[in-house]
Amino acid sequence: MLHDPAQLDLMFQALADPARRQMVDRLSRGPASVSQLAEPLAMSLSAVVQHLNVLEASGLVRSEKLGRVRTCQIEPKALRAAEHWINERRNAWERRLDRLGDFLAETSDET
Amino acid sequence: MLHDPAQLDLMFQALADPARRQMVDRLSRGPASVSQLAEPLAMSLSAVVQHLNVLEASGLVRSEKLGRVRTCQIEPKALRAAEHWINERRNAWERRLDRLGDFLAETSDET
DNA sequence: ACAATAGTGAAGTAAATGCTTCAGTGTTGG
DNA sequence: CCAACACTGAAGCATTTACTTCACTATTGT
Repeated sequence: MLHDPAQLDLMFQALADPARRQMVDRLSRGPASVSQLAEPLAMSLSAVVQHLNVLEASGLVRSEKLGRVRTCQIEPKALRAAEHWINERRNAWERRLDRLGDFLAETSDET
Repeated sequence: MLHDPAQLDLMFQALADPARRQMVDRLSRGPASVSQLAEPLAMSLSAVVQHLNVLEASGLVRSEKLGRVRTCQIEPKALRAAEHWINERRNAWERRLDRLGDFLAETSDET
């Protein structure tokens, strides 16, 4: 389910914006309210809420409202899915290069 | 240089599109020409070239033209940069949870 | 009770994205 | 030489994105 292409779209899309990455960065140091997330960002609170919606839709962030304050947290499982996709491709490529290296090393043993 | 926010924008943005991820996936199995990249995709060659430009601008893919065929390759360094960003945030979050777990375990030693 | 707080929702807008088609350019096999 | 091949580039177009402002709804501290 976490390898669903559409889910990966949403995730990478979510991480493509610097404001959203900053929000994730903030949340990686601990939970925060919407206003706390908004504080370092040079944009309206409305804009921040919209970014938050993107992050929640992507599964990267979860939030809960208690009274009038909504508290947000990272969902590390989602981050792991993105990491996993990248890791697989990078590994495939690097294994290929290794095999190629081995091949070249072998075939140059024409002494 | 690889931690430049603008560069990360381009990278995650590049990975946000399923067609582009498919291209990266193909390239992770070895170099390919533009037409080879285009072959499994249900879109015009022009569109594929545009996706390729996005991938090259992001640093994820490098290409070189010999005669009339352009050969594309993955740039694993770039993939590593994206992976690194994610990894740092996830680790920060998980360390936090661990510390919190320790704290809770300790303070419940009120026997 | 009431003002301040914390967030929500709906428009509206400018710019960016993901295509398309069509008209090229340089390369190469026969 | 010339037709097929492998792109390349520009223009156009529909949709999505990243905001804005403004009006509004709950909560809460005093």
